[in-house]
Amino acid sequence: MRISELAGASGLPVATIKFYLREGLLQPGLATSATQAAYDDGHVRRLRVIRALTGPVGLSVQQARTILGLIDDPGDDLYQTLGSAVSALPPVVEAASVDDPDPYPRARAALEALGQVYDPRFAAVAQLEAALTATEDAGMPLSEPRLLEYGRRLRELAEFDLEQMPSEPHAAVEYTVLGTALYEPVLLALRRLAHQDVAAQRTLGGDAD
Amino acid sequence: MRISELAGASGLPVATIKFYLREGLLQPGLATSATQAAYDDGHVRRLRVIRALTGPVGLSVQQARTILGLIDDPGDDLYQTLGSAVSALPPVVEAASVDDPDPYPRARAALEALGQVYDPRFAAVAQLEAALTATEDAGMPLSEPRLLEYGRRLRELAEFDLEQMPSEPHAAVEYTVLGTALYEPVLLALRRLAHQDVAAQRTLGGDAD
DNA sequence: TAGTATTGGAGAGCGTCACTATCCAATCAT
DNA sequence: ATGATTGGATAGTGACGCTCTCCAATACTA
Repeated sequence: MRISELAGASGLPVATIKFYLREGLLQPGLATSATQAAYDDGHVRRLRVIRALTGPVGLSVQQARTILGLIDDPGDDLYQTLGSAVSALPPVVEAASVDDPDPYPRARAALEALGQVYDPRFAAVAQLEAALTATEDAGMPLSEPRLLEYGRRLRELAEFDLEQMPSEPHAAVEYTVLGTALYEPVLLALRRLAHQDVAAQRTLGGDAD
Repeated sequence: MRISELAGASGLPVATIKFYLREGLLQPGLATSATQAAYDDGHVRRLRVIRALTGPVGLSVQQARTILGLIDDPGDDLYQTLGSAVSALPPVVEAASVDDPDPYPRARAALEALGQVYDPRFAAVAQLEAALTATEDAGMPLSEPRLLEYGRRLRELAEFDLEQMPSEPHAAVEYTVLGTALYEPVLLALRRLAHQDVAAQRTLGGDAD
């Protein structure tokens, strides 16, 4: 398959494919001469993943490169690989200073209350802290019971997710990393629809002032 | 309070505040002369909301303007206001053609299975469809049982959220609209942490092979 | 009242980002 | 042999979120 055929198969302009090649998102084709390279179905699939990550998931090219890199070449520790993947996902939050004895108090309190490990090195801990700070800054702090309710239910959902993880290591990494990224938009859409559904019932049911 | 004092109080450069004024995100101060305007605590709070929306929530200036506009001047129907807010939130998905008899088959199937209203005019329906399509494109489709599990739990969470809604209309709109936007990053961070926590237990518990 | 500082407002400039377009020499297809 | 296509490099583009500069009007300060 030549590049123009790959473009046809993927529905993307040749220029865009060249761009992804240059940026290292798409693995190079098998060079058959100085001006020719062969592409296959793997490239088509990869392009679909790239578009899924840069589109609905909303990753930058840089972030997508990191995620794809983890899938291509994961460490031997799933736990750490997941951590790396999370730190590549938005929102990007800069790490707190090393000196700070308690850089993420809100996140720490939440995780302790939930009985989950608190490790300030996790990107998601900083993300949680930033998100909680934002709710406070905007004047709508998340009450602790509510936070616990969220955490408890998401924890159950996470167990459900991990139960379905493939056993083969490479597949497991792909499942975990892509699953983290790809299912998030689904989750948000479902939450929004649920809110609308509940709001509709309330409204129709007589939202007395 | 003059603009330089507002800058001090909010920690933002004067130029940025002028930018938000120009873009219509921040309400103008009370003009006391041709070259002077008075700002108050409301402006400080508003700036905090703006930064929360454009920062952690990740909204563009354009999207933030829409959300803020809904809070300032909501319709009388909470349900519709929520719908407008959702369509301003990322990811932005273009609406399907009007002619298409079944533009969002995956979302429709999911909502019917969940027993929720399916209305193709909802932005979140298109978002759900796009998100589900992305999982398929990337080769990791969401199984129906899993989708139902997600939907069921998020629906419960939504009920929990709406129970705590203030009764005063203006506050209710603010709660619903800002809550949709502000709590999403919290949700995602908690999910990521839960995944990491579960993965840690699995890894330490002996991830054979 | 003279002189300096600050203000609101408008315009242009800047750095980043995700492409997109152009060019080129080597090679392929006929 | 000759026109099209390729990989590769470089430059251009349009959107975005600020940021800078300028200005005349006004405010404070002595």
